[in-house]
This record gives sequence, structure tokens and C-alpha cells, in this order.
Amino acid sequence: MALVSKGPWLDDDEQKAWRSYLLMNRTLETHLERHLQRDFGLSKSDFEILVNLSESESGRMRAFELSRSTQWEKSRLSHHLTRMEKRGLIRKEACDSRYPEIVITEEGLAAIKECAPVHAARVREFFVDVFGPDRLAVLGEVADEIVGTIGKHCDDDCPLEARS
Amino acid sequence: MALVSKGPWLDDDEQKAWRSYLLMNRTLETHLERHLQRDFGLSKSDFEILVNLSESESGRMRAFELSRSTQWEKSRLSHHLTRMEKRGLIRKEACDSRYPEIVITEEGLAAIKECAPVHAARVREFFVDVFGPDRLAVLGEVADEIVGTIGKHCDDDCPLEARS
DNA sequence: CCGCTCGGGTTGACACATCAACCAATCGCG
DNA sequence: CGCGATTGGTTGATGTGTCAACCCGAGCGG
Repeated sequence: MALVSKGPWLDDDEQKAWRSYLLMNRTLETHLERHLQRDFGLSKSDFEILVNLSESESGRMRAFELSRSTQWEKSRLSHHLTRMEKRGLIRKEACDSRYPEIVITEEGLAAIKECAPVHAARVREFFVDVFGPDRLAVLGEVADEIVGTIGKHCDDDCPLEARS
Repeated sequence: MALVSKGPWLDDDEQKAWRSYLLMNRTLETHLERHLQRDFGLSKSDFEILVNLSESESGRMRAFELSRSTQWEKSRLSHHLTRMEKRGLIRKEACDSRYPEIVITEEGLAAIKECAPVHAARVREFFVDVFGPDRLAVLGEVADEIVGTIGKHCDDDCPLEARS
């Protein structure tokens, strides 16, 4: 089927690189997530939350700090935290005047302590080591450039509400 | 909070590159998907299906061909196709003996013809051009290597059913 | 012919994400 | 003081992804 008239199209090399990149993403993501799920019963999202909490002093954060560091929207975060609380990975604790703090539980801490090294090993095996130090460094640079470009363009961090 | 004993951990540079990569992914994905959605009412998934169909001769494919080229599981595909049919982007047509063919509708074709060039332009702007030809070529290589490595390791394309 | 398995495909239940609407305490300021 | 706007957070509806179970026709062994 004819593929639309030539516009600001990608040429063959670009097309190929882009699709390779997409495939790599999908493959890596599903692989890592699959094993996280299978071996530890954690989703990528659970993992992200637990990492953030465990990296903070004292293992407790306010929800909006989590929101900032994960870049999630607040409703997604709220929903996910209630699910995680139901599973005993975290707890919401009323603290000063208002707004609960999110605390990682013993169980949550145990879970991430167990799975983090294994996960890291996988990242090393399938990502870091395949790249090798040089290409990895280059990737890091480009990645930051891209994030910068998009951030700049979609100006004030583009929260989507900015719409006529 | 202490971050777990040093295991097969990632060192700082590796960690940083990995996180930059993750952030780039998320940023790029949400940016592209957001605009696809906003400007054309299509999700990334819709787009992927429509691209595949429109690239085939005659705009019709069997479901399992789509499943192969998108790498989706069959149930996801089935669900998504019924939704897309409800929205008039595709049609399921009974053909030879059994098993319907998936056909792109006029509407679906119009939609992708309209949005594909715009999407491609975005990919160029925020991905291709930021990389530049050299680094892009390198990325393409690495991406293929990674896909190869995972494919080989998780041996027979790891369909997850392979489990004791 | 019977009963097997097997592959393509659907279905239902559930986890998850997104959007819009809402709520409640605080802050700015008259 | 009082009241409106803002901020942090929750809720519900709806769309999407995943898993497991199922359906059904084809091929095949007996």
C-alpha cells in the first residue's frame, strides 16, 4: 500500500535507526519487567517507588516529592500508592499537621533489598556491557541533550494543561 | 537510607547513563504520544497498527501477522482491534474459510495519512537531529546488538510460557 | 470414525494509567 | 477578619495491558 506522499519524511537510515531504537526499548523493557514481576512480584512502577523511598533518608517521603522524582501525575501516584499499601509494601502515616507521609515498610524494604542487585545485574548484562564504556558515555550525553531539547521546546515543562 | 550492600552494583557513571537513558525514553515517549493523542486522537498503539496495515500490500493482514510484526501478545491485539473497529479505524472481514482478515478502513487510512508526516517530523526534530548521523548510526548498531543479546539469552524468543 | 493435540483467536477478570472533578487546608490580601 | 486562589491529595469513569481460560476447526494417530 502506497505510504503517503514524500513529506518531511525520514530517509532509510534514519528510519532504520529509529525502528532499531524502538525495538531495543520494547525488548529491554519487557525483558526487565517480566523478570522483576516473575522473580519478585514487583512491577516497574513498584520498583521505582521503592527505589525512591529507599534512597531517601529515613525511608519516608511526602507524596509530592515522589511525584517530582518519578515524574508521575498525582492521580497515578495516588492510585498506585493505595494499591501498594494494600499489598503491604508501603504505609501512609499521618504526621505533622496534614498530608500523610509515605513510609516504606519492612516488607517493602526486604523486597527491594532482595531484587535490586539482581535487577542491576540484568541492566549490566543486557545494557551496560553491550554498550561498553565509550558508547555508553556518548549515549548519556545524547540522552541529556534530548531531554533538554524537549524540555525547552515544550516550554514550561509542558504539563499538558497549557492548552487554549 | 542505606542502599543495600555493594553487590554486582552499577558504578556511578553507569548508573548515571542508565538513568539518563530511562529519562530520555520516558520524555520522548510521553511527548510523542501526547501530541499524537492531542492532535489526531490516536494512541501509540493505534498508530503502530495503522502503520503496519498501511505498509502492507492492499491494507489487509491476518491478525497473527500483525501480532508478529508488532510483537504484541494475541490477547492484547484482539482487544485493541475490537476497540479500533468500534472506532471505525479498521474492519474485520471474513475471507477464505476461517479467521477474519484485518482491513484498514478509509477513515483509518485518512487518519494515518494525516498524522504520519507530522509524527515523522517530530521524530526528526527531537531524536534524529539531536543525535546527528554519526551517533545515530552507532545507536542503531548497539540497539541491534542488545536485541540480539536478549533474544539469544532468553532463548527461543522467551514467550514467557517457558516456565517449569 | 473417534479422540488428540495444536494453532489462531476470543473472552473475562483484574492491574494499571489518564483525565476531569472534587475536597480540604493554607496563603494572599483587601 | 473573610474570602478567593492555590496547592496537595483523593476519587471515579473510562481506556488500555496482562494473564489464564476457553473455543473451534485442522491435522493426525489409531
